[in-house]
Parts: sequence; structure tokens; C-alpha cells
Amino acid sequence: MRTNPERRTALVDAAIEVLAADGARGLTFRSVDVAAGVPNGTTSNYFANRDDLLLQAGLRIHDRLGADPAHLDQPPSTEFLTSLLQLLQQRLTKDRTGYLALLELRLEATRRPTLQEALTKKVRENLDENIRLHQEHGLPGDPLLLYLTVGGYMLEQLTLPGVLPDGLLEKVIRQLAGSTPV
Amino acid sequence: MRTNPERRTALVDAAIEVLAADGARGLTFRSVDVAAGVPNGTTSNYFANRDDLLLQAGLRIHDRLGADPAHLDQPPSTEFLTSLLQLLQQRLTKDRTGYLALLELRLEATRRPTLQEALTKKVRENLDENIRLHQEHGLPGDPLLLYLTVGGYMLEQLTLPGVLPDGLLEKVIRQLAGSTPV
DNA sequence: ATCACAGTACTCTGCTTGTAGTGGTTTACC
DNA sequence: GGTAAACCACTACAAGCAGAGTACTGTGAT
Repeated sequence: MRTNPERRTALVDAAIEVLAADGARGLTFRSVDVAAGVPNGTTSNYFANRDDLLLQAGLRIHDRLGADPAHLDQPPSTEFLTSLLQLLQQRLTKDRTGYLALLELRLEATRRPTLQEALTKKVRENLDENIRLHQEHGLPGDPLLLYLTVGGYMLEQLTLPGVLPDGLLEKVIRQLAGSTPV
Repeated sequence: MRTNPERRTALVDAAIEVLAADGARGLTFRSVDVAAGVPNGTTSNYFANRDDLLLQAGLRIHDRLGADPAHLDQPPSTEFLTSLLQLLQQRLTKDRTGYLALLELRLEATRRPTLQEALTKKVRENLDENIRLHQEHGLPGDPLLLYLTVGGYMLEQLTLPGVLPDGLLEKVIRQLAGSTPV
């Protein structure tokens, strides 16, 4: 088992690429080798088995998607809320790979208790953080309702982008900003 | 290419089971043979290739999930809306297999334009029907907003059931029933 | 008797895994 | 500053497995 940290994260990132591109079906040691541009057998040397690789990818994804707190130093208003969600929409196109990989992992977690446990923990932390920030900034609308709606929107746009009408997210957000918390 | 219709749909149903249980990764001709309890090679004889099989599964799923209009002859009220969504929650546990398979197919559609096209058509039809019924019955709330929220809820419950607090759907629905259409 | 299908069995192909082995580079220690 | 040890990149290979596809036989219905 090799330990070189740079190469390790490079491999995990490559695994995320593979997940998004070819799904869990395409994730093999060899395909990660290829995606990372390293010789055959390298991923074998760094991870005990496929489960291990999936788990690492699941943890890493949240680091990649979560890290971007720069935009939070803004006035707590409805304007802010919409701008924050436009930002989310930007991310959805920019970091499509990461979100798709996360979806694949969620599905895979259905069959892997260990992965499910780890993902549940991470996703819940993320949700709690969302709620905390929402309340801390005194933002309008119910954070849980927002979370669900945005989640549904992302699923739809990621997998079947032709279904929803254009500009829906903005309209929806405008509605939600007017509703009161549970 | 064999044509026996009963066996054909039995194979497609088996394919849906396999999708939910093992994901797209596990969907092979042989695994469908096993799930359907037929001899090896049978699925090969009935479908040209994997793409074909996936497409058939995608079309069939909507028949399985959609057919249940009995509950629609009820008074158009907020009460009705909540009861209808409780029914959805029941379905989520009863027909978990179908919904999971649909999720897998959505992900797979990312890589298969033909499948994506077919699914987009079906899902959009479903959405349009939802909207139509919603308006026809004069139900409260915005149907698109409902659609997104319920979609997000379903994704969460299907893949990481430990994340959301109990009874959330009801609370959320109550909120949404009070909001006005876009 | 013919046709369509169920079921069996077999081959071929490709992919994946895991590891052994070699050579190079860095680190530590004298 | 030179040597030894540890670590790692990379190559190459052996072995196994799974899946696809198909040819063949038997059977029941028309």
C-alpha cells in the first residue's frame, strides 16, 4: 500500500471523473489508472479494494463541492438568497462532474452500508450547515424546503435537462423566499 | 429475435428488479436471465443489445409507476392534496424498486442519448399530466414547485434515508399548499 | 409437417485483478 | 560526502472470470 499523498488525491479525483463519465459500472482500478494518466496497476497499489476507493471518493467530493465560503459575506436579504442560488446554478454547470459523481455514489450507497453511513454523515453535516447559515443570516424562507426543492431541481437538470422550463429555478426561489419557516 | 409478449415483459420486469438491486453495473443479459428465472441466453434472444433492454425498461417503468388513477375521484381541496402526497409516500415504500430503477436509468441516460430522449419524453408527459390534474382539480399550490420538492424528497429518502427528519414531507406540503402559483 | 419457441451447451473474447520484479530517487546515518 | 535503506514509479505478466452470442436439440401447436 503506497502512501504518496499527492498521487493519492489525484487518483481519488480521477475516480470522481470516472464516476461521472461512466458511472459506477465503469469504475475499475484500471479505468482510474487511465483517467489519472498513471501506469496500470497503480490504483491497485493505493487502495485495498473497490469499496475503499468508493468511500474515499465519497468523502473527497464533499470537500470539492463544499469549499467556497467566500460569497457568504453579503447582506442577508432576499436579493442575497436569489444571488446565492444563481451561484448554485453556475456551479451546477461548472462542477457538473462532481454533482453527477455524487449522484452515482448515492445510488451505489444503496448497496453498500459502509458507504451509505459515510455519505449520510457528510450530507447531514452539509444540510445542518446550510440551515445554520440560513438562520444566522436571517434569510427568508424555510431552509429545509429550499433544500428539497433545490435538490429536486438539480437532479432534474443533471439527468434530464430537457424536462423543466427555462428560468424555473428563479421563479421557484422567489416563491420560496416568501414562505414562512416550519 | 423471439416475440412471445408475456416472456418479453417478464424479462423487462426482471431487468427493472436487477436495476434496482444491482444498479446499471449489474444489468447484464445473464443477470436478467437469472432474475427472471429463465435459462441462460434467453435475454440475448429477446433483445438486440443492452441499449435496447435499457430503453424497454425505461418505457415500462412509467407504465408501472403511473397506473393508479383510482384515487383521483375526490374533492379538490388541501386535504386532498395532503392525502395524495401521503399516498405518494406509501408508494415510495411499496414501489421502491421501480423508483430506484428509474433513478438508475436517469443516470444511465447521461451516457445514452437515445435513452435520454425517450426518458425525457416520458417524464415530461408525466409532469404535464401532473400539472393538468392539479389545475383541473383546482388544487392549491404551484404544481411545478410541488414537483421539484417531492422529487428532492424522494431522492433523499431513496438513497440516504437517514438524512431528513421524520414527518418532513407533511410539513413541507402544508407550506406549499399555501403558496400561490407562479 | 412446419413453425416458433424453450432450453442446453459451448466457444470466444475481453477485461480485471493482483502481484512480482526492476530500476530510480530520496532520506538518513555514519 | 558516501553508503545503505526505504520508498515508489513503472512494466509485465498470470490467472481467472464474466459476458456475449450462437448453434443445436427437443417440444408443442397449427
